[in-house]
Amino acid sequence: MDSLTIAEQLTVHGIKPSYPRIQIYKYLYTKKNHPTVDDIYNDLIEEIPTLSKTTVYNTLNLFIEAKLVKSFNLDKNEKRYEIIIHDHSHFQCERCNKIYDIPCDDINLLPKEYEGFKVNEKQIFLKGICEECLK
Amino acid sequence: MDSLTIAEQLTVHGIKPSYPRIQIYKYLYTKKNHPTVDDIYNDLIEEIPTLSKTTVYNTLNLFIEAKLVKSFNLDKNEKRYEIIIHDHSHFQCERCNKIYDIPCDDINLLPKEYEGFKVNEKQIFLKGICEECLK
DNA sequence: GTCCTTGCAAAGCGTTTGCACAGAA
DNA sequence: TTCTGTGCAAACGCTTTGCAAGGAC
Repeated sequence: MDSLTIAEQLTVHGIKPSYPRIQIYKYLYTKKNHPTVDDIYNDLIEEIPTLSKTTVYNTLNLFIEAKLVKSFNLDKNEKRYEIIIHDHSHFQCERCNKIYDIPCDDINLLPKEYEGFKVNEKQIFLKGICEECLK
Repeated sequence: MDSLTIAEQLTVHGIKPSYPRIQIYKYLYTKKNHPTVDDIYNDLIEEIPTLSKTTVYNTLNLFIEAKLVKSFNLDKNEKRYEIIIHDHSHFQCERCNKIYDIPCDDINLLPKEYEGFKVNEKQIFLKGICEECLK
């Protein structure tokens, strides 16, 4: 967690570090899976018995506004969330459903004809079979 | 539309070419935008006054099963649909919201460490400002 | 006391399902 | 007649909103 505690990290971004917020951030930071709201809720409800999904939604949207977290959609109409780190693609295995983060740092995706376009954000989703499942 | 009519195209894929199905396919084929169900419904309701959204959903899911059409999610929880053609990325302008198709034929997105993975499908979403809006 | 976080309940919205009618073969 | 496409209405699932109670400062 760099040299800052999670609470400090949140404060720096103008977010008051309440207990649920810290736990949700820690969850995203340490698990590094790509959870849905349900995943987060179900995993944290043991530790925070009073937690509600509303709070999970509120908190995630707060994090998104602060650009700490981003959301994306796989094919289902259900958002997934992750801490914003370096650029990477997502590879979802069609067999085991695991989502892999694949580095994709300096790939230029714009052909010459589109040189005039300014890219602020890129998201790459791959589907197929992962190495494990191919064995 | 190649050498086949739309009706023939559907029949080849095992789909009985009813009037709504032909119109929906034609819509996707000729407009080449990336419509939501609402877009399709609102644009076709004039021509097919009895059309229902259920039929749009049914038809699109039928097309997807026949691998004629694919759906994808931008950030909103709302599916967009398009005819399956050659591989391409989507670039959405954050200013005018237009979605551009960007060719991305032979880009290899897997670094060496992931050589063992088999990619069946790739989806690339870019966001930024398009050339028009930058002027 | 004031401000803000939390969480229940309800609403909202995109999508799917149940089912009955109608039209095609 | 049998099969299948269509479309209304209801159900469903994820997300947001309204609002009131409780806590932090």
